[in-house]
Amino acid sequence: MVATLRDVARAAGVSPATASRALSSPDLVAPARRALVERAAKDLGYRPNRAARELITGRTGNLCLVVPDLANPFFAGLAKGVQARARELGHAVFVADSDEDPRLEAELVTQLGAQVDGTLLCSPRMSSAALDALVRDNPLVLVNRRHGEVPSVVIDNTDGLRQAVRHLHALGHRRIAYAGGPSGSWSDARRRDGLELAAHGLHRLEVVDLGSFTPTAVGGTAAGDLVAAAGVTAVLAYNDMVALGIVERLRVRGVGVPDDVSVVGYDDTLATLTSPRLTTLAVPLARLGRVAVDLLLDGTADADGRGVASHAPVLPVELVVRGSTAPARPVPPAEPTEAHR
Amino acid sequence: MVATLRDVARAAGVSPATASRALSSPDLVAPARRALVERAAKDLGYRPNRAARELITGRTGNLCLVVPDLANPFFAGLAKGVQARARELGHAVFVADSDEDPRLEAELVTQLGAQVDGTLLCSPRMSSAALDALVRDNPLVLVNRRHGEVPSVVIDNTDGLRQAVRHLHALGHRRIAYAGGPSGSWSDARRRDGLELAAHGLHRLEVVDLGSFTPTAVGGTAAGDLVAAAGVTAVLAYNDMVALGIVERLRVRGVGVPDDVSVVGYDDTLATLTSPRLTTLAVPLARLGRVAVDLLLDGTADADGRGVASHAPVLPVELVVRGSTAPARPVPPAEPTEAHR
DNA sequence: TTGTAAGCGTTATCAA
DNA sequence: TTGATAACGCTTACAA
Repeated sequence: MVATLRDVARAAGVSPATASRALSSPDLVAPARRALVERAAKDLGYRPNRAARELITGRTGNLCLVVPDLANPFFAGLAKGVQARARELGHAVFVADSDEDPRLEAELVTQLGAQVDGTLLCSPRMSSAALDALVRDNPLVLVNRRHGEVPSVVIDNTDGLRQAVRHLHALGHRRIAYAGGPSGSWSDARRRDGLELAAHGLHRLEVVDLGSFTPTAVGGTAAGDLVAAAGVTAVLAYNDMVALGIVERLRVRGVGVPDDVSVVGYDDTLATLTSPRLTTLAVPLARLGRVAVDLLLDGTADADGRGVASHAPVLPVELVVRGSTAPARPVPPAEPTEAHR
Repeated sequence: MVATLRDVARAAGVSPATASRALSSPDLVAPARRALVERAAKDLGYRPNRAARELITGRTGNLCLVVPDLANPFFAGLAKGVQARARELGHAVFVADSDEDPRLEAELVTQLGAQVDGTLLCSPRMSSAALDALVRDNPLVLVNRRHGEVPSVVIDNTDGLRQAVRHLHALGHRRIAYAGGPSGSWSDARRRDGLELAAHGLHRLEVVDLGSFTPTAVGGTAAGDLVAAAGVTAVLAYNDMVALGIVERLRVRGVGVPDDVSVVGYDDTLATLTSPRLTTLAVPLARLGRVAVDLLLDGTADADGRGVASHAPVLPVELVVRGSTAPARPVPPAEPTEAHR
């Protein structure tokens, strides 16, 4: 049978209470006895029973992370960061995948919430009402979404789009398309805002809204045809997978990237995998996860050892210019203008 | 305060013992009382305290999955399957990522092992000795690796390589390269075996071993140069990321895929993302995860409702032919033979 | 600084 | 079929 605290206490010749203190709050016990207990614990291979501890303290030492789709490299990268930071802080992480179903996300938070100290929720499309309900009885941190006063970590979408637009503008592009993410997605809404701000405010750009697409290469394929028909010289995609879908589809259609159309992705999850390599907005994924954990555990220091400044940090995004963007052709490809029917 | 079993019992006018039975083993209690208890539980919003239950039953209702790298789409897909099946069976899943460090994998199994009913371990490079030690005191199922009598799920690497080799042979390729995975990787060893079997047994193929590479696009880039210098008309890569790295590098070098060299990947995790689309061996990732869970929980039925036949199922792999393979050129590209030295 | 003892919320054992 | 009652392993008042 496995060693219990009583066994340790007996072996060390002290009471269970002292043994408990020696291991959990070492400064409350005299050095001599503490050493005795530590030795006994080691000898017996003692490992505290988490259930018993949880039962009395109410804390589990565990977190949970709920995401829409683990197979999406964005969320996988996030999970990796979360997991790493949680481990540093002595916590384990339940990971749950909702298969892009916001209802299931709520259910998962509720179910898993019962056995964790807090939850990291990444739910771009859950309704505000559902979110409110969850917040009411679960300590949680929102990732990549802001909602009232709920603690959250987001990325600077506005600045990201500003960078992308400025880049394309500098390359001479004047008419660009946006291939959006799932309708209802919080990030997509912010990016649309940022795009409008950047395009109409700072630069004189015409923007064609191509609509909403599944955030996968399949969605990108659909978007690709619209790009070809939109008479644009550049396109911003909701994420890298959509961007690659577009590139692939354009190639099939005989439209060169970047020669005929420049393409900008988002996330930088697939950088090295393609040709031409994708110009994209790099998101500090691992950091996003780490900061979220710090926020949740109310740690006073983040991954870099600095204090978490705010209860709603905004992480920077950085444009990485690679081969998929190039100067606009002097004359954009003619629009397929076969008169209106 | 949250409702406890005592509260439910009181509200239903029965003893705590009866309330417990009514909810956990309904058939042990008279229908009338059972209904009473169920109603009270519902009214009070009763949710059992898992810690208390665990403390006495010794079961947690949780699993854990340990993988080398969540950012690798292979493991992300696996995690997704594991998570889905576990949820169906009422279990939650801790996910831990070792950053490709076998020592950390062992540590994670030990640490998390204390708070789960069992562990799914995906550790391609852990030493046999370390594995033995873990098996000794943790219920675990090995994924993608076989080790003695330990329950495990693997894929049919031998058949996979046979399919790939047969395909290339049929296309007229007679001299092909293999760009291997991390040295020490169990899967890589099996694939090398399979390759030898297929190449020397069934077909008359010459195989050039390019060595071991990091299982990422970066590793593939390095492999790409070796491919170009090897005087082969085709190459098999350890996985899709390596394959894409090779494709990309060859393109930079002016070697056409599939015109000059055919490329075959493994896993089918990146199929739609590239051009030419990758011919690859599709691995049933989600199923791998689901079967592993079934094996661990000793479920009598797997994801498809059939019984898990064996304690070491071998899942089939399927060659998916896409654009990255084509008939060999009549004359392979000349080897760079500038005399020796 | 240490020990005694009372729980935490549940299930399991035993009698009734 | 049901109800007392005793655990499960730990932490924490409270007393000494």
